[in-house]
Amino acid sequence: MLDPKFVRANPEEVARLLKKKGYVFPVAEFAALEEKRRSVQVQAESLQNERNTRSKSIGQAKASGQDIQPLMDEVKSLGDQLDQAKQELQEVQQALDDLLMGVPNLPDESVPEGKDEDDNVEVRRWGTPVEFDFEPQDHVSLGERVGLDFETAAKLTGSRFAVLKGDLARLHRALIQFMLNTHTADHGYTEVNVPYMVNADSLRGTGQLPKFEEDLFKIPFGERDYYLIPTAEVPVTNFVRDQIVEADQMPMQFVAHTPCFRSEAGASGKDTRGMIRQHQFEKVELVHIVEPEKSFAALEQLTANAERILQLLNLPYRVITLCGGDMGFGAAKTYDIEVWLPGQSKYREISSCSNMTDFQARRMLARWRNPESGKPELVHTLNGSGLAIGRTLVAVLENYQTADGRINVPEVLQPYMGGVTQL
RNA sequence: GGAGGGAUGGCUGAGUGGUUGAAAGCACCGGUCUUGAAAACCGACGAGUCGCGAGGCUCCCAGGGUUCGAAUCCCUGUCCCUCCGCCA
Repeated sequence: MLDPKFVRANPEEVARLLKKKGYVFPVAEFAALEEKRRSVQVQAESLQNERNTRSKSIGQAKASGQDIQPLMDEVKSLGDQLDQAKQELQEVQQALDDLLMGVPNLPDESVPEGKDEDDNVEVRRWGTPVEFDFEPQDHVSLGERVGLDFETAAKLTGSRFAVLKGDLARLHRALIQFMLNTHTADHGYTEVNVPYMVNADSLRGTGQLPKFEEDLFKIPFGERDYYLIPTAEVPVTNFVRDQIVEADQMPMQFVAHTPCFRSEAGASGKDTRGMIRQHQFEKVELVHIVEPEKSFAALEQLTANAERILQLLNLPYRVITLCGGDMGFGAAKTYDIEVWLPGQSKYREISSCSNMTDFQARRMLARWRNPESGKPELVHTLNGSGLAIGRTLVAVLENYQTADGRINVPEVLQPYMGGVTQL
């Protein structure tokens, strides 16, 4: 959520910045609601004040043994007026909240203008795509022989699921272990294991609700609903919801491995072949909770931590800055890391690293005690994939393939493969 | 699933329906003392919101209710703890 104070004071500026994201901020509607809120609030509060004052004097009169009946008669009629004013205030407030909860985060000034992915800006490249002296296969045909099975998954569940068998399943697991070990041992992250279902409050905190419910899998449970997590960002970032973190606990860096569940509503026809886009996939996620002035530096670090995985796996990639129009709802700035896929002759997204600034923190009421002011202030939150496991597996299959359709095991994964060096 | 007990400021923890936004302790902050620090002592010390300001309003798990007035009484829900049952 944006800072209501800031929006109130700079509605035109907000509209201008949001335009970069392709979002039209309803300046007039907001202004009208604000004005109404202000007048209703003043009225409600003055009635409240009057009732409080009179009730207090009844208490004093009673204590000194006076007759309180006349005083009570006087105050009685106040109640109805007060109830009405309160209700009106609640309605306006609700409308204002609903509006604000649906407004995306402001893009940072450094974010390039642009409408969609074609306007993203490449920042750097690492590695050189391998020149094969044969026609490289894509992961689907490569995977067939080594245990990548979509048919069985379709029988068990439906489309957009996969079954992995044998050494391929083990390679998948090796990637997870390798990434977790690297981030904890080399990059100083704290490993966490979290629930794969969350409540609506958590999803509101990170911004998936109320706007993007159709992207989620919902589980009815008793009187309410739980949701399968679309990313570990949700449970992990919500660690600090409704918390005031002491300064010596900052910054926080968490790494979590979880499955992720996405309905992929609106993606029908996109990436239907293979395991690029599934309803269920696994991911190692990085989350930072930091002091506000350090968040953009933290974004660089987090991105570098994710990149390091690809470097150690010797997979060529590039880093791009998302343009305003391609950015997510809560992000102020996003780097995507795209890995080279020989099967597609393309760079494809394998990680997305974002600085959410105080957008999620305000929704979550996640604060830290700033020693300079002694006051609780909103933290900044960041997250990024470090990396998406399924897509990394795809990248390994395609980049490490041999002329006879076998897969070499990357050196850094071999310790996890029990002596297997080729699939 | 059954039976009890809880939820109060950053933390621990008092609180009779009426000047209680809330005792006390700890932590944090400022000061005295000290070469410096510790200890001791003194002082300040919850959050949000509206207002230029004085000041107002809200918040004692959440949501309803009773009342002129609720942290305090009633109802519903959530979470935590203890015991029993069941269970990976």
